[in-house]
Amino acid sequence: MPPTDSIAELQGAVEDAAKALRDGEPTEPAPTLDRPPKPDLGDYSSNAAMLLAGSLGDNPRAVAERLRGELEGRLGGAAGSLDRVEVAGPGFVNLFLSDAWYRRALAGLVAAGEDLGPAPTATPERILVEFVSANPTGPLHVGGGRGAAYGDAVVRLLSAIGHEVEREYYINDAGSQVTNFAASISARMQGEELPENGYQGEYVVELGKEIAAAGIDPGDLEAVGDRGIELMIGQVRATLSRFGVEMDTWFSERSLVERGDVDSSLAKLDASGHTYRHEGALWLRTTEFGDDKDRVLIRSDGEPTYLMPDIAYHWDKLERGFGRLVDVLGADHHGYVARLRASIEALGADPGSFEALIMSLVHIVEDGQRAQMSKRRGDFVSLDDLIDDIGVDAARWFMLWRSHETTVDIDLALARKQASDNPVYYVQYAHARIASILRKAAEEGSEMPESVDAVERSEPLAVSEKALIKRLLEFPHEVHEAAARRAPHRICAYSTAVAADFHAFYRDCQVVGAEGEAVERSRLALCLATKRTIAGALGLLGISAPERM
RNA sequence: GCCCCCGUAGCUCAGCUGGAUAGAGCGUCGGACUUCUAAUCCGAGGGUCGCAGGUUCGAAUCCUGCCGGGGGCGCCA
Repeated sequence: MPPTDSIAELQGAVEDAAKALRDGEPTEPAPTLDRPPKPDLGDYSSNAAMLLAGSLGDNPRAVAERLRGELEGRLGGAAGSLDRVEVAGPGFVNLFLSDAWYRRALAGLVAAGEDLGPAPTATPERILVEFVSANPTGPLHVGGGRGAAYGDAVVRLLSAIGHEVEREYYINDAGSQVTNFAASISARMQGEELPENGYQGEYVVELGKEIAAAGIDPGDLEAVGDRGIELMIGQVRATLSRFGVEMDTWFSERSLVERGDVDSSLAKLDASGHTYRHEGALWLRTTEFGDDKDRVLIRSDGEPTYLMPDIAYHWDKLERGFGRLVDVLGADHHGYVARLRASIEALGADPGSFEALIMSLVHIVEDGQRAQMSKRRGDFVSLDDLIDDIGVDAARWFMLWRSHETTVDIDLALARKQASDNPVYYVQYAHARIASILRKAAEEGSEMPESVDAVERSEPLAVSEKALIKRLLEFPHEVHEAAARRAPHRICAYSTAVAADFHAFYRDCQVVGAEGEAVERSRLALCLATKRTIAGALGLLGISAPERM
C-alpha cells in the first residue's frame, strides 16, 4: 500500500461526503484536508462545510453536522478509521482518527521502502534548467554558489515529481568581457598597468603565470583569452563538483556564433517583421510583447548586443526539444527577463515555456560587516573559501533555507562558532540518532521490520508516535508543493519539522526494548521510515545524511 | 519617474493560489543526562503581521492607495 493511500482515503471520504450533499456534484474548489492548529482539534480538519454553505443555502455549522453523518458512515464503523468527528469553530469538520488508521498508515510507510516521495506527475515535461552561468572571468563566488545550490535543488525537485530535467551552464566566452579579461591577464604577465575596468583579482596573476608556463605569448590576446577562459571554466567546474553540482551540458556562447545560429535567429526575427532600423542600429520591437521599450539587437557599429546571442541560445534550447526553459538568474538580471521573454515570443515560440527564477543576493558577513563581492576589484568571497570554512552541507543549507527571492546573510563567525547549533546539524543529528538506534537494535538481535502487520500491535500509540507518522505522511505533498513553487526552502522547513517530531518521539518512546515485541517492531518501523524520509528530504537539497555524528 | 523583491517576536526569517488562538531558529531566562547519541528535550517571556481603505461568513494571505528598505532601468554584459 503506497504511503499516500492513508491520506487519499481521508481526502476521498471528505470529497464523497461533500458530493453526497450536492447530489453527486463535486465541490469547487476541492475541500481542504489540513492539520488543525491545535492537537485537541483533531488529526485532520476540512473546510468543506464552509465551501458548501453558500450553494446549499444553509449555515456552515449545520452543513458541517450533515457532513459529520456522512463521514461517520464512510470512515467509521467497519472501516474502523475513525474515532469521532467534531464540528468546531465557524464550521470546521474535525476528524479524530483511530489507532487502527495510524497502524495502517505506518504499515504503508514501511512497505513503500525508499520510495516515499510523491507519485509522478501526470503531465511530465522535458525541462532545461540553466543556472550559475557565471562569466568565466573569475572564480565562482558565493552569489554563484547560491544560484548553484538553488538551481541544483530545483532540478532535484522537478525530477522527483517525474519531469525529465537537465542542468546546463551557459559559458559567456564571446564578447567584450573576454577581451577585457585577456587584456588583464596579458598586463599581469608583462607587469604592466591593468586596463581601465580590468580584472584586479590576485587569481589573474596566477592565471598569467600558468599561461606563461604553457609558452603562450602575452601579446597574443586571443590565445591568452582562450587559455584563460579554459582554465577558469576548469576551476568553476571543480568548485561546482565539490559543491555536489554536476552539469549535464556546458554550453558555449562562442559555439553558437561559430555555427551561425546567431545569424539564423536574426534572419528569423527579420523575417517575422518585428525588427526595424533606427539611427544605424537594428532594433527588435519587444514592446509588442510586453517589454517597456524596444531593444537593440545590432549596435550601430555592427556588433551584436548581449541580447542577440541569448535569443539564439534560447531558440536552440527549444529546438533541442525542451518544453520548458527555466533560467536561474541573479537579481541584477531581472530587468533583462521581459526583453528575453518578448524575444522568444517574437520568434514565434510560446512565451509561457520560458520561466525566469530570480535569485536575491547572498551576503557573507564577517565581524558584523558585509564582504564586498565585486569581481573586478577582486575582493569577494569565493565559494571555495566558504566551503573550506563551513563545509558543503552547511553552505548548501544556508543558501537554501530561505526563499530564493529573499536576501540571505551568512555570518561566518556565527556559522563557525555555532556549528553545533546549526539547523542542518539538527536534522542530520536526527538521522544519525536513528541510525544509532537501528544499530543498537541489530546488536540486540532485533530484526529490521521491512514490513509490519497493521493489526499486530494492540497497545495504543503515543501522541508523539502519531504526530511523527502524520508528519511523514506529508512528505509527498511537501515535495510536490516545493517543486511546483520552485521552493526548496520548504524542504528545509519540512526536514526540521520531521527532526523535531522525531526528537519528541525519542523522548517519549523507548524503541529498543520497548514493552511488548509488537510495540518495539512498530517503533523500529517508524524509525526506519523516518530515517528514509530525512535522507530523502536532505537528498533533495544535496545535503548528506550521516550514519554517525 | 517606471519595473521587480522585501516590510511578520529583540535578531534572521517561514507562513502569502483566503480558514480556527500567526509559527520556527537564534538570542534571553528557568529546568532535564544511572535509560536506544544532551549536536537533544521541557518550560517562560516576547506580536498594532509597515499604514489606511476595500472584497467576504472569514484577510498576514486577494485588490487599491500610501510609507519605508533593497535591486534594476545602456547601441554594457
